[in-house]
Amino acid sequence: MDSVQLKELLRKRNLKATHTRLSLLNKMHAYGSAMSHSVIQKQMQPIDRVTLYRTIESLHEKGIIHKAFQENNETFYAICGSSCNTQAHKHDHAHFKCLKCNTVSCQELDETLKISLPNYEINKVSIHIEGICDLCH
Amino acid sequence: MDSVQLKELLRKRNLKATHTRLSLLNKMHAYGSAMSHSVIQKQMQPIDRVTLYRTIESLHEKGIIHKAFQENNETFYAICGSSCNTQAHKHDHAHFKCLKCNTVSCQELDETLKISLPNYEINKVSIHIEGICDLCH
DNA sequence: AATCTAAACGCAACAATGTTGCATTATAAT
DNA sequence: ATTATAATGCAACATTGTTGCGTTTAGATT
Ligand SMILES: [Mn+2]
Ligand SMILES: [Mn+2]
Ligand SMILES: [Zn+2]
Ligand SMILES: [Zn+2]
Repeated sequence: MDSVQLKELLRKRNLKATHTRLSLLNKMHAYGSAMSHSVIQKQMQPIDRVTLYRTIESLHEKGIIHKAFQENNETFYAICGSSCNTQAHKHDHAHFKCLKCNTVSCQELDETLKISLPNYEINKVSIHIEGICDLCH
Repeated sequence: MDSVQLKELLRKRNLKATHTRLSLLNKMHAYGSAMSHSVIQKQMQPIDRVTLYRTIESLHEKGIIHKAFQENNETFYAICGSSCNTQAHKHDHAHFKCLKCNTVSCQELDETLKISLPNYEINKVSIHIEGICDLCH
């Protein structure tokens, strides 16, 4: 996605196309897998920490990025697909963390998981998988 | 599980049966659902924060409790079943968070999820579900 | 192109969470 | 009872996340 398209996307979601947002989205696209907050911060420096938190929050809120993984106070973020928008995040994919290279990636699953909990209302299901990725195997 | 059994369990896992550990395990048993760190801390006071972190860590390490849920820097812990031990945590159940009462609970699923990622090695799968529980529905 | 306004930014200050080192105390074996 | 080791409490520190506020920027309007 080039700079023009990104600007369009941001404005469509009622966000100003600021340097910070464009820079972050470009880096996330280039990265290939989900980025941890600390990696984002390194790549974005010298940015103010607070501004970064607020930038991430705004993109998250508008369905442009999503939290892919969280462990040991490290949150990983990934770009959302076309199914997400300002109204809601709709992810039916899983998130995989490789224990060797520590990469976190989004994984489309062949079979969609059907969960039945009688008398429960299910709004969201997240699947976290840990193991060894194809490249490290 | 009474105090004598708990002491046995702790010693079987090479942990000393200290007041802190017994107290925490009793509270977790009594609580009925997964406890958040902050709730644990309130119920355990006046305990030193560091001691609490180390107590939780030791019980987690030995397969006596497990992390059931994590979000917004709030970790929820639950007692492990008989399938966990010093060697490994083996959970095939899911974790449910009710968005009304904020309760986190362990849920056995009828169908076991079959995940196939070619050329990946899968060590652990966690399923997080959010919605409204039976009591709040 | 200049003007204007709400959104975004940078900074300071704070709060919460988690970690490390070390002296003291408790557990449980001898 | 004695003793070795594990656990505890405290201080100090590091990391992570939040709030308020004055300044700057995006982008709409004139
Ligand atoms: Mn994803
Ligand atoms: Mn559980
Ligand atoms: Zn890998
Ligand atoms: Zn509920």
